[in-house]
Amino acid sequence: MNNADIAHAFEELADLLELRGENAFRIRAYRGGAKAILELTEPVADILADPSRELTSFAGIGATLAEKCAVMVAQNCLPQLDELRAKTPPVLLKMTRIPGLGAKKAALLVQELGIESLEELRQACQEGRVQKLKGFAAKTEQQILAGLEIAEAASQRLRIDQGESLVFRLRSHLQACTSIEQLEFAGSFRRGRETVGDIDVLVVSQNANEVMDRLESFPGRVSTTLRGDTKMSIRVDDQFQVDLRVVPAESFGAALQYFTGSKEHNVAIRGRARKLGLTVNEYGVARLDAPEEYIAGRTEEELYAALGLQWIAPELREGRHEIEWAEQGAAPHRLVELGDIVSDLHMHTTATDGGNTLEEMVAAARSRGLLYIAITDHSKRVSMARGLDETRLLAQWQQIDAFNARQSDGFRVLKGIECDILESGPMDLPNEVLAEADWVIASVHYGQKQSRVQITDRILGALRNPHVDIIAHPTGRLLGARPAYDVDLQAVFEAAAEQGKALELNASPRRLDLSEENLLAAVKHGIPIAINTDAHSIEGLDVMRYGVQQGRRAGLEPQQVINTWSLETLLQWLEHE
DNA sequence: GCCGTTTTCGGCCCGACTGTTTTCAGTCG
Repeated sequence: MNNADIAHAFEELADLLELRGENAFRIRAYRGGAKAILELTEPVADILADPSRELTSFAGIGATLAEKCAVMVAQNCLPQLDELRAKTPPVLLKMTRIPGLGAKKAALLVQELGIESLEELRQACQEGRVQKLKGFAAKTEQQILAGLEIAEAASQRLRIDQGESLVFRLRSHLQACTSIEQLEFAGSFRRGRETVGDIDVLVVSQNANEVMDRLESFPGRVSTTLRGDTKMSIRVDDQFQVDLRVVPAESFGAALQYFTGSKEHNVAIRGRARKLGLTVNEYGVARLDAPEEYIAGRTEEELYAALGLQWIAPELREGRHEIEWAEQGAAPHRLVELGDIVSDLHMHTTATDGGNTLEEMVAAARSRGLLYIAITDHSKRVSMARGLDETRLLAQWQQIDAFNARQSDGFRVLKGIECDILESGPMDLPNEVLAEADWVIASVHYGQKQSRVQITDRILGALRNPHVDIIAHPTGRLLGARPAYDVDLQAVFEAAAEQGKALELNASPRRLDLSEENLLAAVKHGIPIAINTDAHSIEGLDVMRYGVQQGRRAGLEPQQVINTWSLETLLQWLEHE
């Protein structure tokens, strides 16, 4: 089992233990362990095999988890997990997807009524058998019936761009409410996760009722699942959840911090507060001996400062090492920002499957403040996109040379190509042609179902080609649509580092490839990252912001990102690479 | 199950809302 498998096993173990009503801290320990394993930059098996090293030296992995890792590496399975799976009715997990139904109530339903499927649960509700149980009544039964539809709609996560468009709609709707003094979207959206599970809206207002009424009239609302004095939840299209919280102005920073999360980050923050004799909630920071008197909370900076910490960028708040960093003033000095980006090194034109001409793409890039770009149309293997053969490519490059010669402001178009790595291994275009390019991207588009060894060998072969500068979308995943191909990224990272090549962070919200975890690992290998839009039209250039945010989540500083470099720096790097 | 500058046992973040309760447990974020 590899690290991802082990982490996944611990996650599943935590889920199952939770369903069984186990100790919450034990469950947290398994989740923490899963996270720690995912962050390792080398295989667990290698660490176990090295007698001079201990898995327990990593925070979050104790004797028990280390032992279980050893079992999984040796036996390729975890007997305890198999046992737990066998004795946990599969319907339990499905039932907890029903809002308001947690582990305890679900277990009671299974135990008392012998429920084995969501359909049986529906029948039991319709026949009034649920409300006869202790702790249940007519209202709960109705809630379960209504919730069944939500569980079945599977209220999946939205991609960040889909979440963003919902945020725009909510913002413009809520802005009409005059009693709103401040409005911020928090949660995983603010942290810039690649997908969001719900939208969290934080509002400062003297009149919470008016704000809630306004949200109630949101055109996309299908139901209101909860409404109290300061807190409200609605369901919008496809049962997606939106949470609203109204707080006083003096608590805005504390509430924003709390509402932004992540859960793990908040647990760590509050644990740290306790060690300092303080307590933190969404209203502010207070001393443990005077919990009513808030000493900080108007802004996030104030809250973090009260805990002796630098402000932490939302993208880093995942309960990893960000608190240690902030404590030691060792956070990434400055995370990359959209304003740092001066180039885009992967885009297409009408020569292949793009929607705009070279001139139009350049004009759009210029207007977005870029100083240079690379035109990288497809190579001939991508016949559906009318990929370029040698002749057409050389003609395009002549066109680019002529275009560059006409520019007086120093804007430069690099002669590039997104060259396929053929199923059989070699590059789609001959080396003599690639040698003439300024910038060569190598991509896997075909044969994505090949074996791990085959795909890895293809990519390693491309990295060894002296003309290849970078591998695009290194895992080929499409969020929610297509899984990554089976590739040994560890080997890819090592080869890229050794050959001095770059890797792409494809900024398209459908890809965001490399993923955050893989990006973290790549950066630890010292590999330069290019954040590219892979634009197929002028509008496609605007996805850069998603890529930048993903990069920030991995702690990328500007100098680690090729697109922040001046053209001279890039050209120098290309020569020595 | 993890962890340690009040340490190897006894803590472990905190509050809102709901339903079924006569004071609180369960759920959620």
